[in-house]
Amino acid sequence: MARMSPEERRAAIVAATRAVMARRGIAGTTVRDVAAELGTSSGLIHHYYASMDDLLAEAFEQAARADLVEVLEGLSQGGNAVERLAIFFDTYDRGIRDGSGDFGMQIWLDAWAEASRRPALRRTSRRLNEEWQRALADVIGQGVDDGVMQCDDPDASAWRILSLLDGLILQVVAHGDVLSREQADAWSRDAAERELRLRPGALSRAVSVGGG
Amino acid sequence: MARMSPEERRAAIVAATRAVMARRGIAGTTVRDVAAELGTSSGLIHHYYASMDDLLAEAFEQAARADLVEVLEGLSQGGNAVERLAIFFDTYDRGIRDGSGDFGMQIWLDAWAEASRRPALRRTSRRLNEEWQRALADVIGQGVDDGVMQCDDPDASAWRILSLLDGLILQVVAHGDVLSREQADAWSRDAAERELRLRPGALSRAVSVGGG
DNA sequence: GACCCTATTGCGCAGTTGTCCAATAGGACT
DNA sequence: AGTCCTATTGGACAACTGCGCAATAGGGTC
Repeated sequence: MARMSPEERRAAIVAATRAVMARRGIAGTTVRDVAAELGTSSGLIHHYYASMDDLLAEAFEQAARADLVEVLEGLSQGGNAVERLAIFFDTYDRGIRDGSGDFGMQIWLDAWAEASRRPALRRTSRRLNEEWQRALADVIGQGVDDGVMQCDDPDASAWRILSLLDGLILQVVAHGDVLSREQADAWSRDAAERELRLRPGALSRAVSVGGG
Repeated sequence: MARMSPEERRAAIVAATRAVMARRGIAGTTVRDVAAELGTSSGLIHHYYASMDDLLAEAFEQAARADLVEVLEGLSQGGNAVERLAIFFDTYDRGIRDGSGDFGMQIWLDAWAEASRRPALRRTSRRLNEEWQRALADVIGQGVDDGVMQCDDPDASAWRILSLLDGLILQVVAHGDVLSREQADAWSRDAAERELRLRPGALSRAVSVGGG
């Protein structure tokens, strides 16, 4: 295949890995699959990535970070705490649950399950998870400071809300037809309103564009 | 190894499979692992189970149902709605999160991740999931009827609480040291109290034995 | 003890997988 | 054109996996 600079090649390898991952899941992504997608030999992959674990972690990191960055950008636009929290949920739903990128929800389940077997993937998954938590806890902290939200421990509330979001992903992916995405979206907002002592509907009403 | 009747042998094979699954996860359970655990040859397993998929599905079903049955038995002892809800959380924590049985939390992640690819496993997983939901919704319905709990939709509240429990399993298993089991246990109760408009501490105080 | 049924063995097979490495080829510079 | 660096090749390798089969051994019955 055509020669590339190391930077270009590494990027191409990760892109191909993401494509295969989206199709076959993390556990089903092999060196040979990536090589075929890339149109090169399998040896080339190991010339740039020491192990398959490293490559999978890198590909997962890039794909997952895209969603996180989208949320962080939304939050950085400012506004009051309730508006920002509504933006958080909106962007989360669009980016992750609707799978706007190359990244289906299934990948999250794979990442969580594989984390126990692949050290690099576990580290990546945990780091991203903590960034999500920090972003959400920040918004909650603002709301508490402004007196529009009530909770004893913004960190704990953020963990609870994130755990619920993860659990809802689970329900939607693994048990499909018993829970629709729309229901999951609405329920997560309801639970957040209750968790933070907001008035019912505060989160869904705060965003008027595009919604219902 | 000692000769056994087909029924005994099948039961022994499933028991050994459950033991290995608890240690290595579903994806990490191989024929040879089970044979070693059982103390027999690997050929014997295939003499009783047509495929490894069948064996894994059977073992998962039995192990998962054991936890559900434990909770159902606890609930059947009666009591008022708050007491029964406390029993639900207690038994859940002990059975699933503490892994008092042979059933590690990792198995749930594996099962959920594999559900999209393995039809038999998906059916089993979804059926059990619905039974969990029904059990919890039943308790909540009782609480609403008795006027000690408030929620618009017991079914939806049950789904939310179960999703949170699933999400917390996720956090504990996949991201280990950022969230302890004790915290997860306490947070799930806090969230349930908020979801059902119980007074704070109602669930943790309802059980005095063993707790703190 | 001889017989027979079958539970059990243990190795072989074909297919994976990740990893490694000597050989090759592409392209920039003299 | 010749030289050299390195990106790339493609197959070998060992360790796996699920699976199948001819051979074996264990324990009842006569």
